[in-house]
Amino acid sequence: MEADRVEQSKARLARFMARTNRKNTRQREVIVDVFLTLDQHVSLQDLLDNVQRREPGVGFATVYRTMKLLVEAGVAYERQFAHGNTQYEPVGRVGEHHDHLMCELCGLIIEFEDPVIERRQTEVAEQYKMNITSHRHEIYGTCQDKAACEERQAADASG
Amino acid sequence: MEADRVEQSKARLARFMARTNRKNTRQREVIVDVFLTLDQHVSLQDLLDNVQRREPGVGFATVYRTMKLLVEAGVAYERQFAHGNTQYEPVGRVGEHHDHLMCELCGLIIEFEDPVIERRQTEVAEQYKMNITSHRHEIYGTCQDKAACEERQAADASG
DNA sequence: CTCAGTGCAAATACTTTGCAGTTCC
DNA sequence: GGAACTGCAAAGTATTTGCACTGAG
Repeated sequence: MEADRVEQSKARLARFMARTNRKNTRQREVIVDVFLTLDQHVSLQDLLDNVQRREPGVGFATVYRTMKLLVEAGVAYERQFAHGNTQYEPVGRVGEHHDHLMCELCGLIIEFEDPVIERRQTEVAEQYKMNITSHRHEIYGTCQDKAACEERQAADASG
Repeated sequence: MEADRVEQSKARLARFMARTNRKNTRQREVIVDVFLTLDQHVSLQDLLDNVQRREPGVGFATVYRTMKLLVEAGVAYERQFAHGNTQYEPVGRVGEHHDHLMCELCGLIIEFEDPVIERRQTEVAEQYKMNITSHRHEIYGTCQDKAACEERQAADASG
């Protein structure tokens, strides 16, 4: 459940902080709190705005450095979108270790995890002398069930 | 085959140029030529370097604007990698779906295509009743060859 | 001719870093 | 007290854009 995920990330982060000799500060606490309870990805600016609502005076650089920390600690993902639009999202948010299968028409997103692919990835990485830290795998296509697909498209358009 | 792909892209581009009232210039011709015959993705800077080898004096802005044109015309893909690393690659390049293996430290990008993963993807999609149109698969990690990796990081920092 | 294209250099838009003062342990 | 952290402002990067000049049609 949700709360677990947040707790788990906090625990993981705490271990990381201790291990790497970091200190706890009020600012970080707020940033981490705001960030982990997100159910959306955010840009640094978005995050800063949210944080300042709770703790005015926090600077951009602090949010920036804290997020680098979270990425390093493995509790945040950094994703690059077009035009210098970098966004962060909590690791472990629904669907974490899953790859995605997406319908380009109705927007349906199916999560999957395939052991054959997972294992093969490791082998490929090994072949190229790389150690894997994470991956992202998205398959785009269209639903075979036209009826259901169109129904979802209609629902989408109206909703 | 290769030549076909280049010809097809050129034809498509020509139609686009005519339709949108664009002119042909020596610079564009060189840029398009260099770009389309690539079998790798390139950054604007890489592309500029290659172009200048054949036509010195071409400016960055021209390459920039030409690439936007190619993307609009549908003959180039723009991909965002980490740290403001934008790369372009020809649409319809052999295989079309090349997956990527990336080093998070030095920025090395290796392309791979693995038949096992490719086949398995199709099976997974079938299992979920989807028809695949494309996919994106990126594996992030770090180089096992520390020396080479650090050298690239240094080159990156200085260059 | 005229309007799109070019090269340069300046302006953006983010990201990252240096520093002096502050806080945590 | 000392190392880590913070906020600010300056420095970097990568991308875009304004402009006067050039060249294609």
